[in-house]
Amino acid sequence: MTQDAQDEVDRLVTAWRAERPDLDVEPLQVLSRVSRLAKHLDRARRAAFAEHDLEPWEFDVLTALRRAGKPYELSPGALLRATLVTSGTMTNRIDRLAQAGLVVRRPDPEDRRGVLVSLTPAGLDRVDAAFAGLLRREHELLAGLGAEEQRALAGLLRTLLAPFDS
Amino acid sequence: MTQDAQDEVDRLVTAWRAERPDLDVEPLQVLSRVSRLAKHLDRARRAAFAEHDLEPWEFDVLTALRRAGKPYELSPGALLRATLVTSGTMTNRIDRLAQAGLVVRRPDPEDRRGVLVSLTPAGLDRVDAAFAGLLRREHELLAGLGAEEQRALAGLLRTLLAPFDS
DNA sequence: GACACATATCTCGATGTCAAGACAGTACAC
DNA sequence: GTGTACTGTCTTGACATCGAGATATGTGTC
Repeated sequence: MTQDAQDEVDRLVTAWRAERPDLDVEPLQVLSRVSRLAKHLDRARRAAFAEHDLEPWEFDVLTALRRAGKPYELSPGALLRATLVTSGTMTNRIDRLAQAGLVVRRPDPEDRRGVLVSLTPAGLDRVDAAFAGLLRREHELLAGLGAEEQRALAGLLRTLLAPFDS
Repeated sequence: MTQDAQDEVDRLVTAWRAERPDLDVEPLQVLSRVSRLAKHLDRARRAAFAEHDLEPWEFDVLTALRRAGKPYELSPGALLRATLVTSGTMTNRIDRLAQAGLVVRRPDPEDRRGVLVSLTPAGLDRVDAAFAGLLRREHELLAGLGAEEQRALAGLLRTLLAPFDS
């Protein structure tokens, strides 16, 4: 039980307990680890994408289009819901992706307020290559856990996420 | 087994399987959830801190000082290691916290290159209040899991973090 | 059919971050 | 002690993001 496998969060919790013994800091054991792991993940992603000359934000947008299936086309509104950024940010991202030749914009024929954004063949190639590379890295990151543990972990996280995905 | 408790990530994985049946996308079950949960957590934190007129970045710095114990004093270098930001960012943060009267800067008497940053009484009050509020919210976020599940989750996450905390 | 309200996208200004490098001070070898 | 490498902090410029608001179009009600 007294494993000496201490990580940063264990040290952080210990420090808090010394300073504020009146508070129950148990939640940090889970949630601080989630935050920290996400931060490390961001870095790993950045490195994986760099091999394909993509920024994380570029990947986010291209992936949403890729996942939509043929003809790899979505509205800016759908894209910002998929990526959880604001509309101003999405406009900017689409501008730069279009300039890089990875997506094209065209007016929505069914709604004259609207626009449709679709992957170019170059965009499709890039996102497929980058995604394969990402999965390879993520697989390595999870190497410390067995298949059963991974399933358990995914299940616990799903429970925590449920209230947000409404 | 076929629980209908689907979340965003389940939908995302389903979409990928349809588009790229050749790839093993299992890692997303864990890692995409970590990222998404971290994003939601950031929002919850922001809301908790706003009640005490603090930005998340302010809290990060103040907390590191608070956790250090009396006299609540650290060098900028120690602070940037604790918060994982760059030195330029930390300079900027300390500037603004000092302007807000939450910390003070003084020359390090033992190293003339150095500076020491410490909490003011006002800073101490603010960070203690905000931390209590944060723990209350985090406790609610974890309400969906029993104590045993929380421990299991923390343990699995610790395993994933181990390679990073070296 | 005209009005108010909702929706889709874009524009603009402010802000926080990073990366690279400047600068002052320290440590250690010789 | 002098030279060289290292450390700690700050400065600067570029950049992606957000939030608020502008514009244009669509929808529903009377």
